[in-house]
Amino acid sequence: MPVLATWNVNSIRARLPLVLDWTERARPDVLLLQEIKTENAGFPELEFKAIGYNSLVVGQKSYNGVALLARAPIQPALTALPGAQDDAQARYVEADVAGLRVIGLYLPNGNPIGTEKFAYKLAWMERLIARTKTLLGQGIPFLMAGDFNVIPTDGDVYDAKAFASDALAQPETRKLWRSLLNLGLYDAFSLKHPGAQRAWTFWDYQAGAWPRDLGLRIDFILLSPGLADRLADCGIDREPRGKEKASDHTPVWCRLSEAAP
DNA sequence: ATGGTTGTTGGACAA
Repeated sequence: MPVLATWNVNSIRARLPLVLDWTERARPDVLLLQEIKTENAGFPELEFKAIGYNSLVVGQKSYNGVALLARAPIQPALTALPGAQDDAQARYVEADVAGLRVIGLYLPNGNPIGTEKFAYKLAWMERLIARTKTLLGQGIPFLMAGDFNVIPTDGDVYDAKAFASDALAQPETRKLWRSLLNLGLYDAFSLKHPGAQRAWTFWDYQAGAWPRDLGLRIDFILLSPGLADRLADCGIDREPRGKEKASDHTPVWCRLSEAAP
């Protein structure tokens, strides 16, 4: 019954004690991290090795950066999202772990709208759709998780009006999100908790968003059709968000049943 | 409330 989790940690070096503590208690088989905010050399691989995790790091100085940690050996597949010649932003990792294809991603924020940042976000989503089509076409079962920086519906934000001009909630953003899901992917949390309210995964550091529970649901675990049949449970663990020196995101996890023989 | 907070980095920029 493998457990997989995703967590935007907002700097792995600033967050290391908290992340190690959570990882040791939750014991996920695979942990996908986003916004590690360090080059590969600065990633604390030894600290994770000491608690039983291998790592595949796609780092970048100061910004972005993703990592895939796993208790089993990791066979790297991709360390960049295909479809751009010169994309210097470290936002994508794809690997096989224990016979399962796993993708960790940090989708561009895209603010403010009307800038090249927003255009980059939309183009990145188009590239993700293209990659997903390839995987589906090859019949590879996969799990795709991370910080998608998308507010899919008005129910995924504490105040839709406050985000009407935000890149995360634009009609173009939402349309591409639906195009991705409509390829046949399943949102693991929604499968297990249909109709859930205020299931936030992110609370801004500002304006008392956490104590007031003013959050967003922007971190997701998506499953390919075959894997959706194996989804046993899924949850959002709010506990780390309430700790000292917390990330502004909190982990989302799922448990899969064993593959059919 | 054109603010508020955190991280990287040593002044802005990103979120």
